[in-house]
Amino acid sequence: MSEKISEAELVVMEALWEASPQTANDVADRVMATRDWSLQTVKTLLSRLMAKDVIAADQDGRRFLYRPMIARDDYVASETGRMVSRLFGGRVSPLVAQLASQDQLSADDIAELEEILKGLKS
Amino acid sequence: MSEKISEAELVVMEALWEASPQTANDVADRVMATRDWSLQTVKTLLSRLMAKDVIAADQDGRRFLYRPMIARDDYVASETGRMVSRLFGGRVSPLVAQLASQDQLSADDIAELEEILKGLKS
DNA sequence: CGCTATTGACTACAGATGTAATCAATGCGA
DNA sequence: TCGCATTGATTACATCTGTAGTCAATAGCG
Repeated sequence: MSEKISEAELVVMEALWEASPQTANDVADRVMATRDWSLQTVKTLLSRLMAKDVIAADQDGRRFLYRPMIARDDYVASETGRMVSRLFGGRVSPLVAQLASQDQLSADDIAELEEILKGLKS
Repeated sequence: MSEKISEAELVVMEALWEASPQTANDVADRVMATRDWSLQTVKTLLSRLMAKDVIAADQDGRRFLYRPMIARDDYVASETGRMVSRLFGGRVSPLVAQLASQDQLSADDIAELEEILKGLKS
């Protein structure tokens, strides 16, 4: 439903998911901790996110307080689904097999996965 | 290293990963089985993939035989890694937890995952 | 041997994206 | 009250992407 969020826009979304609502300046501060962008750039991205209806803003005096309209979990879920279907034919185990073969799984990961599976089988 | 592959370009890559080498026409036939694109569009995408050095072409008479320069597995691995780090802070178990919570895991998936984990613990 | 069909190369063009500069309104301090 | 600083809105512009059309070379057919 909601329109596509670009890479740069996602960085701004992350800042808003960390805390909200925030002013444009607050968001920019957070973003600029990792990206070397100007304040204007962040504001432009905020506008585009507004246009895409994935964030909203409430007026607070002369500025706006921005907040996400979609939950990070929902975004993550849909992106994950898209990736699994695009790259793994919709199957999850090949994904995990893939990660396993790349040694991407730590001992902790393995333990946690076992827990998850245990829970699912009940 | 290799440049970013766009959505449309990826469709062409998939056709080349299915079989290679192939002429532009062969690739287009495969692509057009799922996408309503023109032959020219597929050729343009082939050129862009050439420019990005992710495919190569060997002359065969008056046409070219195209072939991928990167393995699908490598592409999938790097895309998966990017996603895991972008969306899950580099941890895999939250990813699986995510999928589990969305009921994306079939009984077969669960069984396969157990097998995979068994193999990893040895 | 000239014409046509094939095939790659070049050009086109609108919309998305990354990255900002500039404009305009307005509220606050001097 | 007036100018400056703050903040959102508008405009800019190069590149990438999606989606082709057109041109040019050439090889095979008649």
